[in-house]
Amino acid sequence: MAGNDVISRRSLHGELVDLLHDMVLDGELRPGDKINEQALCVRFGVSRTPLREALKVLASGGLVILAPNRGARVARISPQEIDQLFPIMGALESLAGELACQNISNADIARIRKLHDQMVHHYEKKESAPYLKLNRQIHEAIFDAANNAELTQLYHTIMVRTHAVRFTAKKSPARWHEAVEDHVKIMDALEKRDGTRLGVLLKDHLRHKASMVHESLTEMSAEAAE
Amino acid sequence: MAGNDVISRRSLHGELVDLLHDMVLDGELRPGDKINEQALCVRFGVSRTPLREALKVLASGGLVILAPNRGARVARISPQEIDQLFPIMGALESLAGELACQNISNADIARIRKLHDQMVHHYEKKESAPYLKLNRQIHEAIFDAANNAELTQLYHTIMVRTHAVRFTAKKSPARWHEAVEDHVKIMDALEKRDGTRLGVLLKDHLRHKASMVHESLTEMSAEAAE
DNA sequence: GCTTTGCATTTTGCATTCAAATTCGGATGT
DNA sequence: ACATCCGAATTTGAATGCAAAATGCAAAGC
Repeated sequence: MAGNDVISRRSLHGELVDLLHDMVLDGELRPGDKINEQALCVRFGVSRTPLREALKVLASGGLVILAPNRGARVARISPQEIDQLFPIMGALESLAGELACQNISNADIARIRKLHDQMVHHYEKKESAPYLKLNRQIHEAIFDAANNAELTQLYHTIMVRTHAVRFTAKKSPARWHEAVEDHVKIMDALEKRDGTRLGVLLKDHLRHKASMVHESLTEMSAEAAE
Repeated sequence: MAGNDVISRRSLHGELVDLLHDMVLDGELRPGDKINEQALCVRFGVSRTPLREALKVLASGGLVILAPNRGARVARISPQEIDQLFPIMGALESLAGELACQNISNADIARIRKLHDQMVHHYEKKESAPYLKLNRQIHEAIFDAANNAELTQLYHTIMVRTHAVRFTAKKSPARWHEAVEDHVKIMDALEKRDGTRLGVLLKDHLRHKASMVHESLTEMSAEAAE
């Protein structure tokens, strides 16, 4: 979707969608935060019209909540939403895995294997940040291999909605181990191009992730008062 | 103090999103049609601002295409998009089927059985319109039983994008027969609450549907010049 | 005859403006 | 002291205004 033609003639509201998007992802705007139109307008040097258009778009994607006459807030994510969204992400990743197995080249498998080995290496050294980065790259690579832009974009919009878990989710050692084990199996199925199995594994992997996040989220919400 | 929603205080742009949505679904706005802002403004008696907001939202959902400085058009659907979207719908319906089997009551199964039998009856009489209506109701009922609002909504937005096929798609007798056979199996799996099998069947069903639409779409685009 | 050029009209993108709703602070009454 | 009410200030929702871009069309050039 980064379709920049030679002459990048993007619209202002489009830029703003990305900008706000990034602000939410970077944690500059936290879930539940009020979004002050005027403040953002002066910050970005635009008028309210395009900003409001961007907010409507983000709201339709579920990233912000618009309360009539009360303005916009960054959406919070509830345990119920986690329960609903993760199975969806599971289904989509599962599909991505199946499709990837149909298309992927040996070179791309080798590339993912490399990412995988590096990731495991970081796991063994308990280096969380580079682990997470490689993890993301692996999943991205699978989606790339699936060669279905609509699928990739859809997955991305949903995943963004779960961004909030980053502020709470902390992998327990057991969960982390589980995740790595999942990935070993995933890598194996991918190398065998066993799409069906890869699909199941990815769905399971997401289910584990959901459990992890759900645990961590309920536990956190217990101690964090509003 | 949360229950003030008795008075539906919807925003204008929200109304317009639905309105335009319906216009596209009803075929009043056909794929490829230019959307004239001013004309719609006078028609709905609103100013351009909320209308434009609505267009941005619809564009983010893929139902309309915005070309910078060139306005909005109702999105066309290409065979490639069909190829990308139908597997996604398949994955989502498959998930819906699996979830439905976990939750569904006997009463709901009986209700769906009734719809199914009616639908088959209409198939035998080759009554296309009531067949399609019952078909839709069955799929809706499965999503309802899945009890995942996010999933239902997501499916709906994607399905809407494929609305265009209504103008071209014509079931061949063979394809129609295939679809009914799929449904017989689907009904069976549902009554046995065999989620895994139902999931596979629904995925297959969508794959068949995709083939059908794809055939019909390429064939039509061959004879229809721009 | 066909394409290209220049200009008027229309359409689009965004800023500004205005009215309605909400929020906040303090005064009032119990 | 506490809750309630009132009004100013802020904030939101939508209409209007205005400049830039695109479109349509007629005349000029090849």
